[in-house]
Amino acid sequence: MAQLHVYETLLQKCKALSQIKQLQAYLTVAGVLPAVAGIRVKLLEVCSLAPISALDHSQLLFAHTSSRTTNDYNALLRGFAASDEPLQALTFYPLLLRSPSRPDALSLSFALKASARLSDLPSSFQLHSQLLRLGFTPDSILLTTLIDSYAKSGELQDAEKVFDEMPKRDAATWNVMISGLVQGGRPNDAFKLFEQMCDPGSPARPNEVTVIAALSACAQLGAPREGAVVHSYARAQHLDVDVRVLNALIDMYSKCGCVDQAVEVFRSIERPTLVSYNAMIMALALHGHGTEAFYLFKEMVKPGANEIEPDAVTFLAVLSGCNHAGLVNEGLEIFMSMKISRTIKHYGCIVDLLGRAGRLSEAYNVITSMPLEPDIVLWQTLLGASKTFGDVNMAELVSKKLAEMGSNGDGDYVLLSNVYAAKERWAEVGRVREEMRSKDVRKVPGFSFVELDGVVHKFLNGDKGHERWREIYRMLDEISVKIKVFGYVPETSNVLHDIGEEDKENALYYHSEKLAMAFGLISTQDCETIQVIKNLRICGDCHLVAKLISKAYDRVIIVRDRARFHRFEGGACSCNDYW
DNA sequence: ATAGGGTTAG
Repeated sequence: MAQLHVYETLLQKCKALSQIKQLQAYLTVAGVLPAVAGIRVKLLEVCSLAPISALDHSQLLFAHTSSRTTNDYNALLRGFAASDEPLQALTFYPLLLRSPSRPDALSLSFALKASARLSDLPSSFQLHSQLLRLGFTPDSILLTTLIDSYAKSGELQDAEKVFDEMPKRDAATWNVMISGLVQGGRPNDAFKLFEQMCDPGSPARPNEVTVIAALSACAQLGAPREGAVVHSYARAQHLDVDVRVLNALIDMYSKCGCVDQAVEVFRSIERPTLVSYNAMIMALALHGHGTEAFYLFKEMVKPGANEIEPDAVTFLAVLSGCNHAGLVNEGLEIFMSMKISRTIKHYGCIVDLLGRAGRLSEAYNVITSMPLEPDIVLWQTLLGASKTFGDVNMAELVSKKLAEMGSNGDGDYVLLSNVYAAKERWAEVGRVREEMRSKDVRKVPGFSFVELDGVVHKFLNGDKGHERWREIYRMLDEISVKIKVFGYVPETSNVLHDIGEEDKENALYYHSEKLAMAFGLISTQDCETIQVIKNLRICGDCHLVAKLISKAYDRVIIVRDRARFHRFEGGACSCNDYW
């Protein structure tokens, strides 16, 4: 009889279920299966994991095994946890608890993986208590998995508690904690942890994964200075030879408003991967360089040695680039050329593309004839376009659809009301506002922030909470005098309420981004770029004011809004007023 | 009967 490890090697080499079955038949006839536990478990593992992933077959095998070991269970658990239905791992796990076998560290590890992928907090709690009862607390790999599971379930406090109480933490432990904080919306704390890890006294040294997570924190913060710190650290430690680190750098620079640096990093990559292209196309799209995004896409898919197959993310990136640059035909061409299946987001891009171009009925037809169920966001996109083009009929039609779908987003009401307001149909404006009041829908407050020497200065509309608010308002007055010379006329059509023109001007006057820009002007040097981050989309009036400030004060202003960047210089914006 | 299991950019 052949050595057992030969069978293992053969099993390992199987690329299809048919090959597995042949081998299985042979092993059964030879009397190896199901008797030899090692081979049986190996067979289960190979069946359960990629590239075979035949979990049905694994379950059959498992059902025909009479004396099961923990490892038999683990092989299946592992497969379930990695499958696209991780819930199966959590329903299977109790069978192990009720069997004569005991769960070991691996069983817990796979179950925790499943609860992480499902963001299922209750099972993370349960598995944590079992981990304690079974005495696995000295197992730092298992605790790392537990931290990850807590973090991915949104329970950062417990993740931190486990992290803090661990006697020994290696780089991976720090990494799960840092990326957990990033994904949980606490990029500041993530960055602090990265700094701690960089300290010469720290027992764990940051690696590629750490740097990627730290860069993602900086991207989320829109903090180019911190990003540059991470970049120099990566360079010093020679971690920037890893293409994933370079890709994270592209993303960080682009989200921090520095497209040029993002381009520089992209150009330095010898063999850009799919993700490199995606990050770069996305960066160009974000900054309104739609034509460049389009050509980079063309370059990427050009037949030849470096040809790369675009995926769903690529199409989203290039389509949004076309959107923000008004490249309607290019966008449609790309959409038509898609060979992979389209998601609702791709349709969203096309609706946006047509809508922005004023082709509202075509956009409507796309929504009603597409093979997917339209979602709220899709209709909201069309509602936004109806508002832009003042199409009352379309706005009413779409609002009705939205109401039917049970949407009660504040934006829907505000947009519809704005359509009416622009036509001075105040009765309807009042009706919409009354509906908002009765359903207790409130407008999400707009805010902007400016980061200065590591301190974040936040402004709400009409905010007087800042310690220098008097100076800020004085600066606003100065700005309004100065920009009138350049022909400023307030764009009051975006103001929701039926109030007098003068009050409307005042409502616009104190928009958070204006306060932020005024603060930027009084607190930075004459040549410095002012960076503002805003939670909503920038309004037309603020956009106009930003352009005029950039001219009147000879300043570069970069505004990152919800969807993209605007770079104002010399009286013009990088978006060419199309956004 | 051993080992196996953790982090990662668009």
